[in-house]
Amino acid sequence: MAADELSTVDALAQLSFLVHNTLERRAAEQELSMIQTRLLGVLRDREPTMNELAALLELDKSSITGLVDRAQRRGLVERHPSPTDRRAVLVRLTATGRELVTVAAARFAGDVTALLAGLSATDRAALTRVLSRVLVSHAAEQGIDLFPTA
Amino acid sequence: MAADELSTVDALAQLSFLVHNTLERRAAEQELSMIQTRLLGVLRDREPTMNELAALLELDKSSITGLVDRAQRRGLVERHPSPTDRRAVLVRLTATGRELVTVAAARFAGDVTALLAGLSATDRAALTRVLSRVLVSHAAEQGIDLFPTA
DNA sequence: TAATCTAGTTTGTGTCACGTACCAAATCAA
DNA sequence: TTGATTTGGTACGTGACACAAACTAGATTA
Repeated sequence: MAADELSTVDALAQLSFLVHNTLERRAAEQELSMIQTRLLGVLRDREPTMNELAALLELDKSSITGLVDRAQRRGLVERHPSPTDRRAVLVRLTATGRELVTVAAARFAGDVTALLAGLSATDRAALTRVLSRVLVSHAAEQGIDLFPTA
Repeated sequence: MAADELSTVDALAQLSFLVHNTLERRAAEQELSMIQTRLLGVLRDREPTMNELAALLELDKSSITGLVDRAQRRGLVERHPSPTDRRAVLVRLTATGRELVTVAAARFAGDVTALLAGLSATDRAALTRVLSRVLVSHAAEQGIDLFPTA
């Protein structure tokens, strides 16, 4: 290892905290916690039941109740009855909620782009290629195909 | 962008969550929360006051009181009076605390190594080089030298 | 010495996690 | 069809953790 390089483990750990904190900061600008942000994030292209939300966010269903309660109180999401199952409740973004998550996501993307601004085009391409390889093979091990042909 | 590659922003975000979750899982094996783990982590090579801890972890000092309380109740850290300031309290790891954080850190390092196992030596070296460059230049922008000559 | 900082704790509020208990609707079995 | 079970969701209690404000004791300095 070169004297001016971090170990790979340290580098990945530090990068993880850096990206995580960046996202947290952008979320906080919209008065969103990390978990609220994840909630709004998954709702961008879905309208799940409470139960499905629990699976998506890997939380207990009783945690989802409070999470959705607080978001609903702020007018970010709304509950409405499932047309097919009278026990079930569907959750979807309101216009306000969509606005918030869109702004936060755009700013976060800008942060990441800025973080990589110092890299040469070659290095950036190499980074993307290697990271994609890592993520795709990790996803495959979990039985998830990141690029479904559907 | 190639059809089987994620965008750079997505790749970094996903990787960040993956690494973060890995660390969280290893911490949970020792019944440690993320923040408890960070506490034990910084105590590995320091014996700070409560106030210094607040700065290191970027938390309010009133949050530190409870954090150290809970860790102390579990026998992971201990408080002892500062020899130079009778108001101040120094916090240090117990043998039990050191054991826990050492095990978690080793397992986490193993996870990261496994995650990168599919890469060629060339790719792994490229990843480390590019990430180090990103982190070092980001730290420099914050006025932090990751490699002090001291 | 009096006025003022500083270190740390206490108290109160809010978010968010979990488990348990519970209700109502849906489904399965006899 | 009835009765039992499963499933979707909520209510409640507990605990970790964040913050702010008020407080105590010790240090500083004017």
